[in-house]
Amino acid sequence: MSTTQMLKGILDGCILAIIKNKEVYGYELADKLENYGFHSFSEGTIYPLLLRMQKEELVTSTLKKSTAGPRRKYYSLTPKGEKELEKFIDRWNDLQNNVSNVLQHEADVKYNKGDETHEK
Amino acid sequence: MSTTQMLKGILDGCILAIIKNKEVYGYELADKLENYGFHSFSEGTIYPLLLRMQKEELVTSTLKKSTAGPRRKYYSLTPKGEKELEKFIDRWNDLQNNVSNVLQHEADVKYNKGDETHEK
DNA sequence: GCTCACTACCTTGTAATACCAGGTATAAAT
DNA sequence: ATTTATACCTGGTATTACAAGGTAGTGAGC
Repeated sequence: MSTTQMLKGILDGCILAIIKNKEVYGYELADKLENYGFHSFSEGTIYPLLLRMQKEELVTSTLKKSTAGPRRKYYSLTPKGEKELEKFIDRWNDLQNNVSNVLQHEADVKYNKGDETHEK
Repeated sequence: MSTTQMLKGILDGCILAIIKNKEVYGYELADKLENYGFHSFSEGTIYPLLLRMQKEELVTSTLKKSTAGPRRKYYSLTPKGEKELEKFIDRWNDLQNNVSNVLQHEADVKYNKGDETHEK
């Protein structure tokens, strides 16, 4: 049981969300995710994932020159990708609610940031 | 990208939480999870998971007779399991915060149940 | 020129894990 | 005896995060 396992299927959605906002390239994406608290993403995670999403037609890519290295592959969302993002958000909210319920009702958990504690 | 992928590593924690509250047997667990909104858990998911957790010494089991079928294998948490549960809760809170931040800042998401909507 | 550091992308193989499909066995009711 | 509900287990498969390694472009310093 590790953090990496908990990311399965969640990383996809986060990346879709970031791409929706503004087209990004893979190397940049790693930075952004790190800033959001996902520590140390290897490129071995990100690039295959982007390629997969492109194969599934959730994103498209265009190459652009860079002054600081080789060409960057910028990704943008397709309409299909937007729908997928919405579906992800629904699933994520469901999951969040379910897990929250389990933790609150079963484990005696003072839940999440900043909430007032409530004992059983 | 599916719901089942999003469960990876999360199901463990939920089960630990349920077991902490009161010893349960596998068949019962499936019911409880279903009630929490995790729809249709196959036993092929639950039993191997319980065996794995026992091998990792997070839970112990005792067999008890039942009047309604074969013997039930009741699971309880070990001290190690309790620690693991706490670690899970920490990781889950982190993950939750990170994903929430991504969705709020990047996608234009009216976030979670009942919140007021806010357009861009 | 040559080398080094940084940027940027990709591929191959591995581990973890949810789930499907099937199997076994006990107990009570018909 | 057969059926029904309960209860558990065991392959095998698909998905996916990640490590390790490779390739290549750009600019700076020598």
